[in-house]
Amino acid sequence: MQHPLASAVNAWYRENARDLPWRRDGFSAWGVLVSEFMLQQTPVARVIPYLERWLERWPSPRDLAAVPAGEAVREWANLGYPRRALWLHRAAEQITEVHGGVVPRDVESLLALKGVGDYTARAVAVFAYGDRHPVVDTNTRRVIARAVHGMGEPAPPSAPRDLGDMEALLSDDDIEARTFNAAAMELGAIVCLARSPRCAECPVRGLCRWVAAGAPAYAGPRKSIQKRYEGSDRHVRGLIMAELRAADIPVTAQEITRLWPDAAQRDRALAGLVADGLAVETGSGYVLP
DNA sequence: AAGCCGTGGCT
DNA sequence: TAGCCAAGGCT
Repeated sequence: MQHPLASAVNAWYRENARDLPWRRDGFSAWGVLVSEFMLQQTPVARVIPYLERWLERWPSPRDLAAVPAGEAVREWANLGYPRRALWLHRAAEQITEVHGGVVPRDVESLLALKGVGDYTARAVAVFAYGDRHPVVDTNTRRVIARAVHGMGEPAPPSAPRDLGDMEALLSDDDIEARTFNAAAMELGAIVCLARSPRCAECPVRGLCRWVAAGAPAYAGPRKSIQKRYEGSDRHVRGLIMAELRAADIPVTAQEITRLWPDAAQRDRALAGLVADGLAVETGSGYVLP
């Protein structure tokens, strides 16, 4: 009653899944939500210690909502993309105010939370609550591109198409569907790698259209290249944020001036951080919100 | 809707 | 080395 590909990947997953905190029995829905925020564009290995510290300090959305957003940003430390900390704090406030402190279960309510998009909403509904939805992340998209479409890399993301592709593979059974959502991601994360896929170890190499076609090189449109970090506005923002996190008193404009020589770029970065709500100007300097 | 948003590890 | 990449989302 299940797609052969899903059946085989699930069997592999049951034997080979990594033991990750959010897969432990009884891990809370809040814990799943926090983990998904942290995992956005950030590798699993870097997330784990941050996640454990975070949940020890704020075991529920209400606990996080009770402290200033700046505390969340400081605890976020070097995880990167500090807006995620701000948004997670905002989401905790929304959960506390609108949902009685309980992480919502339906995708629509989850999507209304700040910082929660198509992936994260479905990941929470499926992995925290066990409901049946397609969950598609970058790993799943790559697995489907190769195994189903015979392409070396996925086409640019398209939610309707990606979710439809996944839906076509998903069992009617909630548990099998949930397992496959996790298993497709896991396969992409540890076997069907972007750079050097380990096809020799792949449980579905015999079903893979890309392998059957001789693993042809990707010929589609190139992904837009990430701009160089060194010397970028993001770099300057990162320097300023590190200074704000380290300080327990306001950081003066003069201290910020010392962080970067180019005044125009520095001003742009600082103004951007203020506009984003990551920095707040006071009479004596800048502080976390 | 393309560009922007941190940080660090890997090749 | 320098680029590529990592459980995305927002504007």
